[in-house]
Amino acid sequence: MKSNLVPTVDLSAQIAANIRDAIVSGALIVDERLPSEAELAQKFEVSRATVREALKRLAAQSLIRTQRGATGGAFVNRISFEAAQAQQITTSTLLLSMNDVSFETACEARYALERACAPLSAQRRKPSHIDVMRAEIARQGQQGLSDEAFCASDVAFHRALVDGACNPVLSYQLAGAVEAMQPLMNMITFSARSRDAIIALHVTITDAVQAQDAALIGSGLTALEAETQTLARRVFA
Amino acid sequence: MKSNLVPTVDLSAQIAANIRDAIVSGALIVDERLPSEAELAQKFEVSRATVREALKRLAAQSLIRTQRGATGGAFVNRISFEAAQAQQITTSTLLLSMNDVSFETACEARYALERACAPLSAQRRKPSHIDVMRAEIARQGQQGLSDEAFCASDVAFHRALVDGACNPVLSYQLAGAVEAMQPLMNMITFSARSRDAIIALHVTITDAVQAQDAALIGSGLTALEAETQTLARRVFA
DNA sequence: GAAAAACTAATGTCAGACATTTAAAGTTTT
DNA sequence: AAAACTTTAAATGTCTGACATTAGTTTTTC
Repeated sequence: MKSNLVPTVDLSAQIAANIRDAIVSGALIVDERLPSEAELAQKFEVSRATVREALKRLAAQSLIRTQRGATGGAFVNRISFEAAQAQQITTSTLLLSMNDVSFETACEARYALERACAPLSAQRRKPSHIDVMRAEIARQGQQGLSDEAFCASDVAFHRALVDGACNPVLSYQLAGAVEAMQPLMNMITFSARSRDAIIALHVTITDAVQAQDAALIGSGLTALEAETQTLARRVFA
Repeated sequence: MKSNLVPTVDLSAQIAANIRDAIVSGALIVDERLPSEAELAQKFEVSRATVREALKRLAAQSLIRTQRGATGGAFVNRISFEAAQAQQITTSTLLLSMNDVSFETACEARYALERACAPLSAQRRKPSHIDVMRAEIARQGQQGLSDEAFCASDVAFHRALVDGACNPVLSYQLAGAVEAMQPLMNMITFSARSRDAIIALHVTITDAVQAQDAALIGSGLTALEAETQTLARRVFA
């Protein structure tokens, strides 16, 4: 009788899960070399092709990397913040676009999270963060800037604000929320007047960051959220 | 001449990237069927094995699912919040454990994000959320509860608090931050006295949620963060 | 002793076969 | 005509064995 609890999942998925568990549990440590594909095939009693499919699954999650050549093989990968962020952004973006998440809900979440950074950014921001913010504000005021470029600059502005908290975990977590909004934001047409309103709030926020006034950053973000929501309501109506 | 900009990346990775772009850009829509493996092999002029490795990569990211049988094939997957969360938790957990992120940094990020939920949770929490929180508090007070079970209950408590905001995007984003902390938290030994202190704060927070007092939730979380940081400092010293 | 060549062990790719699953079409029975 | 069974076809899942490519290591040559 075939097990009726485990509905015969693919061998390559089983093997991938097995190795993944070993990595997550710490049984395999960073930069440790896995057995060669041939050895894994022997160990799991499957063909090399099946082992390879399993390894490709793990590679897609950045859990391992592979090297060719005599001393090559599959190695446990140290997940970098960059790689993790890139994955998270892809996932978050698709999640929003595929699940009919309303602009309102996504926007609310984004600004709630961003306000969470305000006290820390106020406390720890460095001159470089303020420089980036002011540079992006300048770009946003340029004539003939496309809506998409405006959005991209908006994202850069907000990331600088978040980075001001000087907490890489916070930056990583926020990246998904901020970047994933971009496709939704790109649906909005920004009139000259609404751009001016947004830029004015950006200036307010930047000044508040420079003055290390957390409360003022917070209220600026809240005003920005309200402005964005109003704009979106107009577009989606 | 071999391209000297793209250092000959694997064919299966190239094909995966190609299909991934089609999904992310919306050229392939949810539940659409991809060509069969044989057709893809023809189209990309590679063997079926290589196509399969590419498809497994996409499957590992929950971008596609496959079905066997006559009408089977690979279908664009609608990423669910659950699947996205599970992935994010795995990634976040490894990120923290592999990159020597200090407990302090992770803890700070977590509580900053959690405080971001306080105003929304105060406003929208349902009786069911409060029920969960009180149930977890009761569990945390049980005699003979292991440290790990205490931590697990702590996570459940905090997730209920976050879910109280009734914003699925927020819940999703927070899941990574809260769950990824668990291995770090598990390194802490919770004495009876420190458990009592934590439970008392949980009660304060729950009462504040019930009373819809956002400020009080926030200060409760801040106190809890301070308590946790103190405990951790003692352990890691 | 340094450069060049040969060796070696690993991953990457291919071709073809067979196994298994599943839905649909066809056939028989009632 | 409806129901039950059988067959078929198309797809993924797995296996085998081969060859290509890569990159250290060792050996040879000058």
